[in-house]
Amino acid sequence: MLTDRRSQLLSLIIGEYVDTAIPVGSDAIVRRFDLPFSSATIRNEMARLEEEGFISHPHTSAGRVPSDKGYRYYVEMLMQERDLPQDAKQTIRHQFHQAGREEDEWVHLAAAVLARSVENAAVVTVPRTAASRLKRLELVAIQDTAALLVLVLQQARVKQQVLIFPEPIAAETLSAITMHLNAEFCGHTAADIVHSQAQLTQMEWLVATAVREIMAAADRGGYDEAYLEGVRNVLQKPEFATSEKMLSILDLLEQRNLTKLIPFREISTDGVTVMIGAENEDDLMHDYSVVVSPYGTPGGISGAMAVVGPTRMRYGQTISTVRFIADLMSEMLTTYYDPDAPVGEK
Amino acid sequence: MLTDRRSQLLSLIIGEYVDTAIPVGSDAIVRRFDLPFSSATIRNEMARLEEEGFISHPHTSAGRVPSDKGYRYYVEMLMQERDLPQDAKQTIRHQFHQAGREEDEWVHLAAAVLARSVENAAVVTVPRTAASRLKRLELVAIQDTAALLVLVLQQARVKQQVLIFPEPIAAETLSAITMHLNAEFCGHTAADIVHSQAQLTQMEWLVATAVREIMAAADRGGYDEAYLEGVRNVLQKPEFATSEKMLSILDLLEQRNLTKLIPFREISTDGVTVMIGAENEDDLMHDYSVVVSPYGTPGGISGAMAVVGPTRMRYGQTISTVRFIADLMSEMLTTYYDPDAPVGEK
DNA sequence: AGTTAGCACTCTTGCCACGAGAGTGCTAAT
DNA sequence: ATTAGCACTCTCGTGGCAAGAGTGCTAACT
Repeated sequence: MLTDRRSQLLSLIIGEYVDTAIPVGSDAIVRRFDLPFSSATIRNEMARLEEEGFISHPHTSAGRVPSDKGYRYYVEMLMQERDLPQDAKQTIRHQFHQAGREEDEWVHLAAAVLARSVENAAVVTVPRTAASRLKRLELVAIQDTAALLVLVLQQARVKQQVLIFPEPIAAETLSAITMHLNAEFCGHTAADIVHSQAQLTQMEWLVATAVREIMAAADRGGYDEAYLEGVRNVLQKPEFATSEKMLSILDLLEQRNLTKLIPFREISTDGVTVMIGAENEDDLMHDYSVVVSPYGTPGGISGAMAVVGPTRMRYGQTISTVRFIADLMSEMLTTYYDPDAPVGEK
Repeated sequence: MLTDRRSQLLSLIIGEYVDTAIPVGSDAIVRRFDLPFSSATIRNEMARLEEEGFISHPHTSAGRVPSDKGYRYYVEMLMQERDLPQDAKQTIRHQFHQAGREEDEWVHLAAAVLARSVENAAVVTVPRTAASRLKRLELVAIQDTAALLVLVLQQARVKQQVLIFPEPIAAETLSAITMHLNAEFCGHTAADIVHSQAQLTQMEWLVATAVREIMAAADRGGYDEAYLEGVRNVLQKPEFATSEKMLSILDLLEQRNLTKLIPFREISTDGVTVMIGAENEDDLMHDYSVVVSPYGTPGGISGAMAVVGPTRMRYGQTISTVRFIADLMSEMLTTYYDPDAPVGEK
């Protein structure tokens, strides 16, 4: 589609612009890379690249800036995605080992590490499971008319809620309820509980209702809940020198529901997807690029992680990093939370 | 200390400046409030106020701006702290009822509501308890060599961790361990467990170690963990028109550990404390004011909440709001989490 | 044909001057 | 004690101007 020389030139322009954020001129690039052509030749080539839409002028007599199409061509054809260097991998792994054992903490950490590694903002959704099953239920008295309901779900999730009873309730009653409901509902999903024909006392019914609601909420959750990190990385970039720009991106990232702007649902079921500038659905995202990947386990835990930044982004490095962290996260989840998955790959 | 008229003038200047963020001139204020004096008189009075350090000039021939001392005098002597209007209270209460029953969720919500109400940033720490006691312990198998350890602590806290055993472990062994450790450790603190003389098998010892660590971590936590909300409110204010200012406050609020900048530990044990500008310990906070209050229960749950914003702040409204939300939060915690407190007050 | 030197032209950016507007401090009169 | 008046100061927005960087085009060179 492009001559060899033009491709290479595009590559250089993108490289230079990504680094410096200033439009790159013909003269500048010749001197910078000691090209065996004069700036005039480069100017001619640039004119052709512009004609075909790979680069553009902010205005006459400024240097060239890659267009969305230019970046897309680069990502598709020019960039060689190389594996992350060993030491980068090691650093990331190391940071992960700081984490405790709570799933949310992992997700949060993944966002932080990703954001730091690619120097942009990162979003990681809390993974959702397929309809979760109840593994154990506990009631712990905290007052005569109140108890703490603790649910252990499949895949090592724990949920809790304080229950207030309409009348004082004895410790023995509480443990009776616990035993009965455990016997009745263990291994069941929220839907099962709704349709259950079990004979329940009024108190038991009250507890069962709470159980059902908590489980339903846990199933629903997922893509709506996400951790965002590295906003500062984005704000720092020269494209946000003015305060309006800053506020607008801040709104985008914090106010609005990020999960609506990023096509977590439509991305290919595995591998990294890149959305560049106007390729994004939402108008507000037209100046930004998103690099997104799903992660999860064969057993049905699934989440997604994304990097968000200006279209001027190191696509190669970003894609590698997202891929690596998504894989790492998947692996960790499989090992710790979903070992009884249908197809394990260690 | 100040003549009546000067006090009132100071009050007007502060009111006007807080509203508009532009230095207030003698002429402007006379016209704005229809004062029965000429601007010349006001100029004389302003000169005196400046001499005594209550207001200052950004430069010759700009209007006056309140100084830290001016704000302090205002807060101490001039401002009448009136109760929040009923409807404001109602709105806040209403927002609180959206919450679920998890403590962290409450804290997060408190920060969000506070930030919105006072149009500034708000920080609320996760409350810490006095040395927490174990109420119940559960082990749920999730794999032959792994189990989920769930701890229920006093005051309805739940902690969890995945445990990996060095060898496969039978379900009966697991429940035996659970029973034994429950019998041994219920009602005990982390310190008790360390000094326990109980005879434990190797597996039990492994679990006990984890229990002790989790509890110790829970006790340690608290002031270090906090929710921050409303950064945008602060960034929007005219004092942050330039992007450097924006970045600097962003760093202050997000990068650094907020709990180090805000004197949560030194504040009076009850009631609202106000730190204005240079009164703050940390140099970086010299342009900001902090309104902070502890909250908690007589039973020993205790946290703190703070509003952070430029010194140009509606102190009256902010103080009332912080007081109200701190009280509300205390009340809710007492009702739901700490009903067996030594001195209950409903 | 591909490449290059040269040149006129364009557009941004920083700088300086300038005037309008807002505010001050002081003096003298009320 | 208050006020009118006035000279003075400082900010801020505007417009002009020169420097710098880059472009597009033409004509010459290999």
